[in-house]
Amino acid sequence: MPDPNPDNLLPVDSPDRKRLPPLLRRAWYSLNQAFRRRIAPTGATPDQFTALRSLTEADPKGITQGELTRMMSSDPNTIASLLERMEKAGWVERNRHETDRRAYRIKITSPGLKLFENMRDVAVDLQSQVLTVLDEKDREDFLVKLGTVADACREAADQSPKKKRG
Amino acid sequence: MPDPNPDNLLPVDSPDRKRLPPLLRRAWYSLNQAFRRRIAPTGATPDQFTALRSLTEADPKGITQGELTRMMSSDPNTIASLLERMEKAGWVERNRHETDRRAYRIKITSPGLKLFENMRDVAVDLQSQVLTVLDEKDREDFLVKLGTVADACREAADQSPKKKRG
DNA sequence: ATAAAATAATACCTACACGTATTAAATTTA
DNA sequence: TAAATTTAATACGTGTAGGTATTATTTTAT
Repeated sequence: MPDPNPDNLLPVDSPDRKRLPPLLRRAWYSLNQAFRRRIAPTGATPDQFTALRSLTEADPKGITQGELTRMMSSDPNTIASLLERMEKAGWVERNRHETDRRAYRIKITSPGLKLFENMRDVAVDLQSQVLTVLDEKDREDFLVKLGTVADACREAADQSPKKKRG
Repeated sequence: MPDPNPDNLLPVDSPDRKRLPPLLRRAWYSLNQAFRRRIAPTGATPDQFTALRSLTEADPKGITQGELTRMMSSDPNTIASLLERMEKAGWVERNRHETDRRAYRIKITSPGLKLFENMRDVAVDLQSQVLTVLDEKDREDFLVKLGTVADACREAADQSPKKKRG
């Protein structure tokens, strides 16, 4: 029987080869690092790109920070400080929500859109380059399964509350 | 030759299509969050668990910070401060390397090993739970493909240097 | 209608990610 | 062998992840 594990970039004795967490870690950190380095000249970060992309794909009236938090699989604290920096840079604007005075409506600005379009080209190139390592017929299936796994991870996180009982 | 994949008539960054970066982001952040919450009572973090696991699987004589950095797909700065905290907590010890006086040999301590074994049970449970969303026959193949993608991401990062050259 | 509960955002905290610059020791090269 | 280069670790800076606690507002329950 042929070796069913033909992955040959890690040493054969590496226990990391079959484990989900190290593989996810390596994939995400490396992808993020590659992207960060490529967009460094723009002065923006990967998370700032993600925020801009979310804004361009959302209601043009603007979304709240909570909605952006969910779209980015992030945290309210993180998004608050992220948007503070991005507002200072002039890439987004924050206006009070017209019916909920606790919330903001976040909108991308015109300089923000210009910046986003630059970075998007880099992102598309990078994603295409990475996915070429899978046979074209396998890509869709892989992404669907990754989505299934991501949902299961989200589920597990929701079942693990911060405090007592949930 | 006809295109076997009608999906790529859509732009690779179309929201109607599964995209690698957001899926990886969601999977990794959620998995990490689930694990962090479950091990919170131990006082350790997911990265500290990863460090302890790497140490238990490495040369018992101890490895250098650089080796640990590579094993964890991390960064020398991050590892230095991580180990500083872990040494203070008594989970690892750092001794000067016997032939290279620039380097340390990092070893797990006996309390560190005890802590690790506790967390490992949680980690195994979590990984098993998450992977049940894939048919058993698909799991191996998915992990192999994820490894391939992770390698490609690493490759892309290495091709995107911090400064000049390429 | 009013008290209680839930929600949006923030303030403050520690831990990580990772960039540049620096120091000391090893290795390579002239 | 002296000088140049590389390497191991650290110091310091900015940005993100995410925990608890607080404030202001909205929603729900009585």
